[in-house]
Amino acid sequence: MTVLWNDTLSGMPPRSADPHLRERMIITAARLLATEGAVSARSLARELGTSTMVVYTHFGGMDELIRQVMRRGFEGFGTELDRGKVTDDAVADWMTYLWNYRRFALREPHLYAVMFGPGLAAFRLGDPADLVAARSTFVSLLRRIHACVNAGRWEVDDVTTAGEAVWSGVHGHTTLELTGFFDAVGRDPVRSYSEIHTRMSIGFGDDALATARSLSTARRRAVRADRAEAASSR
Amino acid sequence: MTVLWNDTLSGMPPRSADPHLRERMIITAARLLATEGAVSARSLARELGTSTMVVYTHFGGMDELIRQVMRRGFEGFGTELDRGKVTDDAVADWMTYLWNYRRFALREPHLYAVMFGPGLAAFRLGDPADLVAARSTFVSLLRRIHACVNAGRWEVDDVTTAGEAVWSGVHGHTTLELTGFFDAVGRDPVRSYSEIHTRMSIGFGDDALATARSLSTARRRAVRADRAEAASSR
DNA sequence: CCGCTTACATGACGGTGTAATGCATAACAC
DNA sequence: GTGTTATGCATTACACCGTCATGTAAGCGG
Repeated sequence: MTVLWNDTLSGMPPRSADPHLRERMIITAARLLATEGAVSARSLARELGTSTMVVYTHFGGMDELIRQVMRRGFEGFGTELDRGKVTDDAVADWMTYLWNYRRFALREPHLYAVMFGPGLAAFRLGDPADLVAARSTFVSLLRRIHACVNAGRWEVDDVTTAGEAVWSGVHGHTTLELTGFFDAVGRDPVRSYSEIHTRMSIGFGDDALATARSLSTARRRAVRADRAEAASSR
Repeated sequence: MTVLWNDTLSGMPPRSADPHLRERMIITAARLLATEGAVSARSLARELGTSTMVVYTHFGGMDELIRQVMRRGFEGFGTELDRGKVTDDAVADWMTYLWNYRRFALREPHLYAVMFGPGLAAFRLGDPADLVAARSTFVSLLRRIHACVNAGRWEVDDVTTAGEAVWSGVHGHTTLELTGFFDAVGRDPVRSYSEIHTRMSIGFGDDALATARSLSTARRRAVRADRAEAASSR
């Protein structure tokens, strides 16, 4: 039995006819996920001109393949989330992180679903590497929360607990928006997303006026980033 | 072509050999979902001793069947959420609603996934009846928010927006908990869930100490309800 | 050159939802 | 009561899915 897909044991690259097949599979799977909304062993094989069995020789099954796509997703997610610079307005920086979070999820809804959805979630499968990848984006959030505390804007007894509370809010809002709830009831998701930020920030001890100022700053940045993304994709 | 599954047009009950088949299908599907974690046309037919085609004569397809299960789910969800009485501590009542929300989701994880998950969500399919069912549990939340405002504890400019923000938090935390995140990282979900309530309440203008008192009141009620449920299922 | 390892293809198995067809029975017109 | 129609349900089959057993051809160490 081959253990090629266990890349932690076999340090050597596979001596394949196409040494880039493994890489191409992950990229193609990600593309199919983004364009078609789903990846199957057969659609992937059709796209690559191979048989479905390459999935098993290289990954041992579809689950592992999807997890590799998920890891790439977290990498892109991490760079997207860290795009925001550190300024003297820590709360605005924190909010910018959250707007970047939303932008990524709306741009890659299927990838986001694979990363955080049930069934194939990293946490469920329990691979430490996946857990680390997911946590790295989380500590990026904790860093921004810490900055708010250091700036004297917030008082937080446990930063991790605060981060989990914030993450719950943005993740929940994101999934609701992705399922089309706000469209269905004809309401503005930006308004409720801003409400989460505002109430959380005030709840952590910030002045209401200062939070409002930071929100408009972050919104201005987000709108500019949205426009930049729209221009680059055009 | 039969339109039996469109129960809004044909007011008469189906003149079937087993007039309760339709009802039994929904109940059995819900049971399979709760016990096995999944329902298929074949597993349902096996359980009922019928063919898979009864799904099509009665519902036109699996999607409609699952939606019927989802409607029943919202009914049970609504009664669970309205179990809390109205007391003179409006914030505690609001928190009790949120703890009831969590208890239902943890007791019926697969049903919760069907109700709010992607793919088969009510909002996506756009049936007004399903939307009404989902909204009814939402207005139950809005009523409790309104009570907090009336009691002078909160200042909220738009109750619906506030409700969406709160719902995002509890829904996000619930899905994270159901995917096993808190178990995987070894953290306490009750603590972060409480953090959401606390920061939101303070963010809406309540006094920090009053919020803390309401939280412990609501927690006491929740623990009692949890014990009652454990006793009844034993 | 031989033999072993290994990447890949072929075909099949059991699973899914669903469509076409057939049949027996219930409801209806007379 | 009887013939006709409608219909609830079963049977069979199709296309898709992930996965496994088997076969094959190519590369490498000796």
